[in-house]
Amino acid sequence: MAKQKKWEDIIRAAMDLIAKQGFHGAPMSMIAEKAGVGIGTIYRYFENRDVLIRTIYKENEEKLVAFLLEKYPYGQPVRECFLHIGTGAMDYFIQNPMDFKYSEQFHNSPYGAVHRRNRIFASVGQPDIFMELYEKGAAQQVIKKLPPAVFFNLAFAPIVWSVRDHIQGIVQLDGALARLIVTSCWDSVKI
Amino acid sequence: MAKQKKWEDIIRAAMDLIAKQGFHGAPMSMIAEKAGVGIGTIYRYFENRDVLIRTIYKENEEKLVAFLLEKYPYGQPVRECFLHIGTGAMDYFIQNPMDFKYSEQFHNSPYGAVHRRNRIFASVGQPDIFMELYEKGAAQQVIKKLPPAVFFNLAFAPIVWSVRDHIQGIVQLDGALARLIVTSCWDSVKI
Amino acid sequence: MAKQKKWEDIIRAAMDLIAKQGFHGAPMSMIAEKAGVGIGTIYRYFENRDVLIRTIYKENEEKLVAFLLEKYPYGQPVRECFLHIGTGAMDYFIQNPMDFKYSEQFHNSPYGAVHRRNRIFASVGQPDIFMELYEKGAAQQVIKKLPPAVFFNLAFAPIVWSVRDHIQGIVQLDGALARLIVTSCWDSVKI
Amino acid sequence: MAKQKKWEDIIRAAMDLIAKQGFHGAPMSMIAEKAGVGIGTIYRYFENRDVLIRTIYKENEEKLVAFLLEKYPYGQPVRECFLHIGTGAMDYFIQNPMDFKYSEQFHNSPYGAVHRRNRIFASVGQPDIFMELYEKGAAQQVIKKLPPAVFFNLAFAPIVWSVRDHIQGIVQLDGALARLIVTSCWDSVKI
DNA sequence: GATGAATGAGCGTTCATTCAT
DNA sequence: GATGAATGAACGCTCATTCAT
Repeated sequence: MAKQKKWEDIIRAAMDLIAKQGFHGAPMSMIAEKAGVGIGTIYRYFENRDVLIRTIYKENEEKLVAFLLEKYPYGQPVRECFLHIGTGAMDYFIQNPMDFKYSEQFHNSPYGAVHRRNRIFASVGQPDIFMELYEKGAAQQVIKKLPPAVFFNLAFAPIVWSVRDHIQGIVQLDGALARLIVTSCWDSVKI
Repeated sequence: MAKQKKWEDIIRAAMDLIAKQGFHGAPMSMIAEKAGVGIGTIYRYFENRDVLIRTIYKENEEKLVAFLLEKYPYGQPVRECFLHIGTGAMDYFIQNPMDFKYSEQFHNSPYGAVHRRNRIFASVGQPDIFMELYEKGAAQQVIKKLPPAVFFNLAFAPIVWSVRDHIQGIVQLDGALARLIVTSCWDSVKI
Repeated sequence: MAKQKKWEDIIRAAMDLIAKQGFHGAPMSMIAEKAGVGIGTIYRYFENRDVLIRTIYKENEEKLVAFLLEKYPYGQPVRECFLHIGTGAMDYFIQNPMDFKYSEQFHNSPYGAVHRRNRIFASVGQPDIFMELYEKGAAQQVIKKLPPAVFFNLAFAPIVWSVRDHIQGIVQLDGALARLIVTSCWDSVKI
Repeated sequence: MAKQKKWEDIIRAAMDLIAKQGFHGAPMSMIAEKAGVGIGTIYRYFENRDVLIRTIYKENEEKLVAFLLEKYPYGQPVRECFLHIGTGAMDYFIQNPMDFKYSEQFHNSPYGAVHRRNRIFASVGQPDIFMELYEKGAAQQVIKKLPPAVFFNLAFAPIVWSVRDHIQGIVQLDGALARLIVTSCWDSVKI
């Protein structure tokens, strides 16, 4: 629908600009120009700057969750599921570096304060596959006894940092190295 | 030296403000007021805002390195040294949450872009204990074959994220849990 | 006529909004919404915002004049006519506080500048009952020798201000007090 | 003092602009330009636009009160005092038409809403000469039995409106006519 | 005729930096 | 050396008006 066209143009322009230059480097006027619309037009689609920024984040999150759930190995062993999420997230972000960079900007800003309390994969109305994984792993005693937040950190912090380094050109992640990182994360949480 | 006095006042005021309220919540005028100096005075000690911010970061880094080197177990096995750095860093940041928060603000901002390319422990004119560790571990074949950056991420990302969660009140880190996290990180990099 | 319907809806919506919230609180979009028409539709009926605002004023003025002329005591003594106009205007505005408030907003704004030069009762194509009154009073030497504008001010300024106070709840005007005010005005202009 | 210089420049520029063109016709940028200062400078002297506008009003009010009290006929009959205030106010505003116009703009705006509830001559820390007059007149039974607000309206509304007409060139007020207006106002309130 | 999406000039305000004292 | 008054570019946002449908 033509209606969505400008909405998407604005989202894309804003995401790009914020991902590349941070929130400071993306004033509304610049977003409008890049999106090819008037400044006022942005405010027809988004109540204000904050809403725009939060909407982009939600969109990105939903796309990632959808991607991860697409081929999710339901019913398979905990390790299998863990590797799926880890490698899936790495693949996704490497394919969509703007999404990753935007997410980084978002989380380290006043906007991200609320979200940090939630799990990255927890989305409204959907089962939280990550918490499921944690509970199943704990029940089957295949993972160490850790608070969920710590489990999450051990499992994903190295992945996120490595993706960041890859996008910044500090390391070159290929499939083998990505898999090695994810299995190493597994090594840190498995019993 | 009286000269140093104001220099330190400014550093401390700026670090506190930025740690607590972010870069946005710390305009030069507010820093000056909190430091008890005139606005213009800041510019006598620091060329501009960027220089001030980067100087604070470097200062913090050096203090951390000094702390870690204080009781560094030179000559001990790689694992020993690894655990020293990991638990030391956690202790340090838990004791100095302002330093940690400042660091977080710094890294996720245009200022942090350059520094991300360097290792956190690489400091001018000092031996880089972390790179030493990596090389020794690799030579002795006690750690996996990984690019240094990835090794660093596996080793420290969960620590940093866990400290962040602790400071934000999401988890409660005590000595035992801290040690468990560090040994888990070791599990992920050891062969 | 259907054409008139929307015209009136717009007039009423705009008058209400402006009376209650002032010109600032009545953007065209809000007027359109309250009137139940599209924004663009307003511009089919009124060339622009200024024309709309001036048209409302003229409408209100005509309604007031019509009300005052309805039972006008033609041929009666000057004092009689004076009291009719004074008490009539007070009654009218107390019954129609929106008209009054709109008028107040209008007069104290760039829009009112032109109109202040005209007499409130002077309307195109109608006999100006007020000027008639003034001339008759002067000819019969029952009122002081004053410029018409001053006569008008002595006669009506206290009425307008008192109605304003009444609408704002500062005084409570009943029939007796209203009549007392009007006769007091007469006291100030009579010889 | 040089300090006051810019403060006064800003006050004067803002008052002039607002008096002549209304609040809409006096954006901060225009005030700054007319005052010969940078936009930011205004905010060193006044917290924000509202404070500037209210400060100007208070300044004007104080100047008027001071003028009226200067030769106030303390102890003289009520009528004497009444005439002093009435003719004094007229003289003052005719001499200072910008003050008058500013006051008009102020009173008919959101800013004036609060002030309308107070008497124009009531100022903090000073005896309210007008209320005194009202009470003395009532006690001595030389004025009609009226609510204070109505008394005020009968006494001053014609004066204010006539000054406005004079400033707008609709009438020419000389000393004799001014006095005639004030005595006419007295006629309307005296028993 | 009726609509409302699109526009951008213009608003009030902030704050890093300068420079006369 | 120390100061802080002065600056103005830049920000987020509003709203009267237009014009393609």
